[in-house]
Amino acid sequence: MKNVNLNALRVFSVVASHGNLQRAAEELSLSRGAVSQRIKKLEIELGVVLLMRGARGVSLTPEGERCFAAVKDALAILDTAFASIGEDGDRVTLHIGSSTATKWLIPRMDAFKAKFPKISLTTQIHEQVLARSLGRNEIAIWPGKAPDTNIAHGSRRLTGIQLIAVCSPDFLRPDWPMGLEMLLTMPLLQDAHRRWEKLIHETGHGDTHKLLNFDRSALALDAAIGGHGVAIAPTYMVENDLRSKRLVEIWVDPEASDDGLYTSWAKDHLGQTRMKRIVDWIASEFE
Amino acid sequence: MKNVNLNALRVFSVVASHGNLQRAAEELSLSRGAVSQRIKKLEIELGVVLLMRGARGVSLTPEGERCFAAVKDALAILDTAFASIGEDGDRVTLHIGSSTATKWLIPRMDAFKAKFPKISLTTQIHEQVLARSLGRNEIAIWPGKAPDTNIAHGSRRLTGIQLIAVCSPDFLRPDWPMGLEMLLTMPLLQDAHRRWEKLIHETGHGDTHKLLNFDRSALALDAAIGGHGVAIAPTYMVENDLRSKRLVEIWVDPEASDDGLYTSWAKDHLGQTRMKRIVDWIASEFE
DNA sequence: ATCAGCGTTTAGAAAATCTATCGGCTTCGA
DNA sequence: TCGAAGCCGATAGATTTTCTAAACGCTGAT
Repeated sequence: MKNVNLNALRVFSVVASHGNLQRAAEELSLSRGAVSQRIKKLEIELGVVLLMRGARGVSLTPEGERCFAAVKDALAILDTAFASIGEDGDRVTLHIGSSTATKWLIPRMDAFKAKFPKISLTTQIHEQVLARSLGRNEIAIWPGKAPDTNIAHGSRRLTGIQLIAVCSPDFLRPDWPMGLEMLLTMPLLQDAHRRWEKLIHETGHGDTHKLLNFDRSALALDAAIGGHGVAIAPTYMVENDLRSKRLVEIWVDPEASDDGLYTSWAKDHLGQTRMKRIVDWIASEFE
Repeated sequence: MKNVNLNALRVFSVVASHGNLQRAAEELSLSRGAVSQRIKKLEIELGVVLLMRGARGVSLTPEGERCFAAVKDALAILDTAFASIGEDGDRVTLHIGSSTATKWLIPRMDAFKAKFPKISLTTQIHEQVLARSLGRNEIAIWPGKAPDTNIAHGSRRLTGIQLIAVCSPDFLRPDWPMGLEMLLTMPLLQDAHRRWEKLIHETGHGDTHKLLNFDRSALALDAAIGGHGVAIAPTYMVENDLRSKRLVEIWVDPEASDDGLYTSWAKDHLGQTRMKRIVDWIASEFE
């Protein structure tokens, strides 16, 4: 393409619409001198005369008509694309792990909808931390050792990670509280963190062959609810099932974790009170 | 429209094409800092992240993909318009599918140049029918069920679609002619139309697990030329390879298709004898 | 550990864009 | 015929945008 100043095309388009540089200047919040200069320069770049100038305004030359038609089409394409890009109205995307979605978010969907009735929440499930920067209207919730290091992001610690062992209330077991040694002799359900396996190796008790492995924490927890054994998971992931008495807590991992759960969002979009309110709501649900 | 700097869109388009800011900067004769700043400012204006940055270049975010698609279309319209504006131009743009370009047009390029020595042909590859109207000096070739319905376009049917099965002359196979049942037991190569798969399901013969799938007809045909199996494609796409004995015809699909191949052009440019002559030439190459 | 290749940031220079002002032209009504 | 209104163009200088050069940081390969 000729090295045409595309911004000048927009100016030309407005002029062509009005048939009057003065009115076009008003619409563009420019002086009519600026508009005149812009069109003149564009004509030089394209090598054609676009406008017939007169005492009662301007009209398009045949080349100007063709240019105007093309620019209209092109700007319409861009207009449509940009109207929807990043602006999905009142839509917010939450990037979250699948188990956190299942065990933390889903039980709070009604609470979310009640508090934010006009916000459409899109949940995007990820198995790893997002590699890319967050865009407008995107929030992420992730376990990690530190807040988000991406300087374009705001970040906030939601909670520490405290692992507890849970099972179905009907699950046959010795009385509470229970020692670890005894605990490890029971059917154990673990996720990818493999905490039970580590404890078995550390203590020399229990049997790794009796472990049931799941690639999602939520699946291990659902198996526990089903009475298949004892699962171990972070408190924030089980508290809803505890409250509903689908699970009971039978052991607390004494080993402190330096992991935490964090939320992050795109900093650029300052003053977006609804993003701030959503982040505040998420944080409040972890208090 | 958002008050987006349209010149920055051109910068973005070049970056998106290269997947590398440094190379884009070179093409644009800018420093890479200038390019980086431009994209950053554009992202702020649009309110979205367009690029995922990395140590080995950049890739597009979903929003970046959408932006790139729109910008490409918009710039193509402008490019085409400006290429001819003010010129009693000798340039013609042909919009065509990639496989039709590879298998029908490329083998005829010398014939075209011989017949139209002063016309510069620009080939623009598309995977779908163009949504927009054709401009001056634009011709399109498309498969479909009817002529172009755009009232601004002229249109003409080039040929019906007759599918035939082809393979390399060296490909081991039973003697010609071959029954369909036998044919379907062979390694089969198909494109997005999935004709082999349909035949397998219709007849109960053959094995869908032995199909090799390609997203371009030309790729399936090239695999057939390479001796990897039997491809099925429209006659107009294979006839050149048949003539050059790179492929042989081993079966004709008895099922008639109501699809045809059509060409269309912009009606507005009446009296353009050279457009008429090009359209006539295209049609003659299908007789 | 080092290097190459990538992107980002910043200060200041260069270029583009704009404003304010002056001027000219055409058309219309008195 | 003259004056007014409404239009566009040119120019000097102010303002803003864009760019360069340099420095820096990160990632991946060796």
